[in-house]
Amino acid sequence: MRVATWNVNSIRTRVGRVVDWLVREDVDVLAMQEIKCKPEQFPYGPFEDAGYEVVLHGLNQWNGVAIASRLPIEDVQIGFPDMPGFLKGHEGPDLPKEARAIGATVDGVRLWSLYVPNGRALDDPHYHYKLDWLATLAQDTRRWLAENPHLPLALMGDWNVAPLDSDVGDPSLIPGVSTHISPPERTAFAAFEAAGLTDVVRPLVPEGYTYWDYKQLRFPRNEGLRIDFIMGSEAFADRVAGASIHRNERKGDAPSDHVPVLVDLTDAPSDDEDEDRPMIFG
DNA sequence: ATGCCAAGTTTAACTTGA
Repeated sequence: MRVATWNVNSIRTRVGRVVDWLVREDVDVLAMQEIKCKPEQFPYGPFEDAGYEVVLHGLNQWNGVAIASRLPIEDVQIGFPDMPGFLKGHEGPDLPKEARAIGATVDGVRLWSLYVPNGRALDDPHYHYKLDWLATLAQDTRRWLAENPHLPLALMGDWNVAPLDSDVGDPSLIPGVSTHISPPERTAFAAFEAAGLTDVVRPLVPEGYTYWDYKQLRFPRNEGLRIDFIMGSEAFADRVAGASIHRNERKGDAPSDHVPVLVDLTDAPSDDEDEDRPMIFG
């Protein structure tokens, strides 16, 4: 099963490119972020014509996440438990929730499409929202894996964090000033590794960015960021047979500022092939 | 300090974005 994530930056603008890529790359499941539309505005037609079912969560012109799949989609979940909300100029525990997370199960694999809040600035309330949002998701991840240690789980999306200095090629990001590279954000990201997830792409694709700003010739100069990740549980990571970052999708007419990230999964192991558990004969 | 680009809506000037 081929599974990918892509911040499409408006699906209505990008639907042709996205579906062409899905078909060309033989992708089974795509997690999308920043679809920037409500359900009634989503361009289902081209996806259905290509054989994809789509589930989505979109509230307005901002954010919005979706999962498209050629295989049956089960157990769709909008948001994760206790996900924080945000409303500019307001504080408190009961702010409206944004369209930043959708989960679904495909062929026994639990998948999430995630659009982590940007943070905006280190002294902005949005930054604290970002850290709270990540901490809550990490807590839920710990619980999901505690309840089911063998669950093939992947959190896929635009994390808006560059975990390593080598993930930062954009010179406008300044240590101590900019979001995406601050120690608290990197600590919040590392909590997912402590929860039992690993970046399943980096071992296979150690180099490369996934985002380049539209401004300042960032792509021609290759001044990008690596901020789109597929974080898999042990049972997921054990099935990853290949990975790729599709840099060419930043080229040509009307690209998104992000490119797709893809992994190839082997089939689920049958019980008698599972070496982690004792085999019982007779 | 500002615009650099691109998306949305409020279609003209605003917000958002990383």
